[in-house]
Amino acid sequence: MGKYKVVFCGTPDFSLPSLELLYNHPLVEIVKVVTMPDRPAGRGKQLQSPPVAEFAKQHKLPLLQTENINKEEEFFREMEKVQVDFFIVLAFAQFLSSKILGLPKMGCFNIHTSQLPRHRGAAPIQYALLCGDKESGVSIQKMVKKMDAGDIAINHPIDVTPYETGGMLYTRLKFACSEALVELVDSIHNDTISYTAQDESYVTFAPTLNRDDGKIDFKNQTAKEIERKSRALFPWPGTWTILNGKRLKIISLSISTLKAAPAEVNLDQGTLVVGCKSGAIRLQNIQLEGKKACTDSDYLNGLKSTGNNIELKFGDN
RNA sequence: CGCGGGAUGGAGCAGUCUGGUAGCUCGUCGGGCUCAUAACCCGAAGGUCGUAGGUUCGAAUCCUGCUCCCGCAA
Repeated sequence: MGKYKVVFCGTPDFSLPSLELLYNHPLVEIVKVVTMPDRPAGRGKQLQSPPVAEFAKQHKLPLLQTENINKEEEFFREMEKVQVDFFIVLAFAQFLSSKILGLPKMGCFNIHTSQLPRHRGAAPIQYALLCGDKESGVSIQKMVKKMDAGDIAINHPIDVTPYETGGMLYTRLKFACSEALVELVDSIHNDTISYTAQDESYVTFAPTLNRDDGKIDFKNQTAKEIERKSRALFPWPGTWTILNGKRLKIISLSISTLKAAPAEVNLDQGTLVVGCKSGAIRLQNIQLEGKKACTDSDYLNGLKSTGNNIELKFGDN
C-alpha cells in the first residue's frame, strides 16, 4: 500500500512541529507545501520567508508560495492529477474555496487550537486565557466552507495552568498539534476515524487580535481583568499603556494589595503600583519606547537622578 | 536606503543645545544602631563616558564613519 499523499498548508513557526511530523511520518508523502509569500518584515523591512517556506526549502519539499491558494489553477490541476488524499491546514491565514475543499479524496483537515466549538477564529489561544479557561486543547475538524465549523475528528484536551501566558500556551499547543496529528493519521490508517458534529449552541468566537487590543486603561478595567489580559497577550500582541505621553510596554505585572485611585500611582514600597477601576496593579517589568526592558524599581531609581519631583501620568493626552 | 529612540562605574538614569577630564538613585563591600530586618546612620571601592577618526589649547559634550540595543511599522 502506498503512502498518503498530503498537502500541508501553514505559515508561521507554529506549523513547524506538525509539518516536521508529517515529513518524518512513514505513512505520509508530502506532495506540496503551501505557504504565504515572502514579506518585508522587521526593522529595515528586509524580505523574509515564512518559517514553513524555510523548512520546505531546507528539506527539498515541493513548495508553493501564494497570496491566494484559490487562484492557483496550475496547482489545482497538478493536485488533481496526483490524486491527493488529504490536506492538513494549520495557521495558514487563508480561506479555502469549496473547490479546493472538494479536491482531496478524504477532504481537508484543519488543526485548531481550542476545543471546538469554543473559540472559533484566529486567536483561540489568547481568548482561552482572556476568558480564564481551565482547559484548552486541539481540535482537528474536517473543513467546510463555514469557518471552523466542520465536524470534529480528533479532540485533544490539555490543561491550563493558573500562571500560563499566551506564549507558554502557544508553545505547548504547537507540540500538542503534532500529537493530535498522529492520532488523526492513525485513525485514518486504521479506518477508525469518526466525526462529531459541533453543537452550535456552544459556539464562541476568538477574532483576530491586534496591537490596540493590548492597550490597558487603568480607569476602566479592574485589576483582575488587567492581570488576565497581560498573561493572555504576552508576548504577542503585548500589553501597553501611555505614560507621560510615551508608549510604555508592560512586560509583566501582578495584582497588588496596596491602594491607589484609578490611574494614580502609589510608590510607597519603591515599586510602581497603579490603581485600577477596582484594585491595583504593580508593573513589575516595563519598557519605555526606545529603551530596554527593566524592573519598576530600576525605572524609579533612574527618575530620581533628574532631581525633579517624580510625576507619572498614565493615560492619553 | 520605511519612521524614531538609545549606548555614561554592577543596575536604572542626569549631564550633551550653552566644550573646561563626571553626578544622582540603587546595588556591592566595610563599620554602626537594632531582638531583628528588604528599615535607618557613617564610610569605601568601582567609569579609557559603545567604537574609529576629525575639529580644538582642551571633547561624554561639536562633525563623520562603524558596531550593538530598542519602540513604531509590517
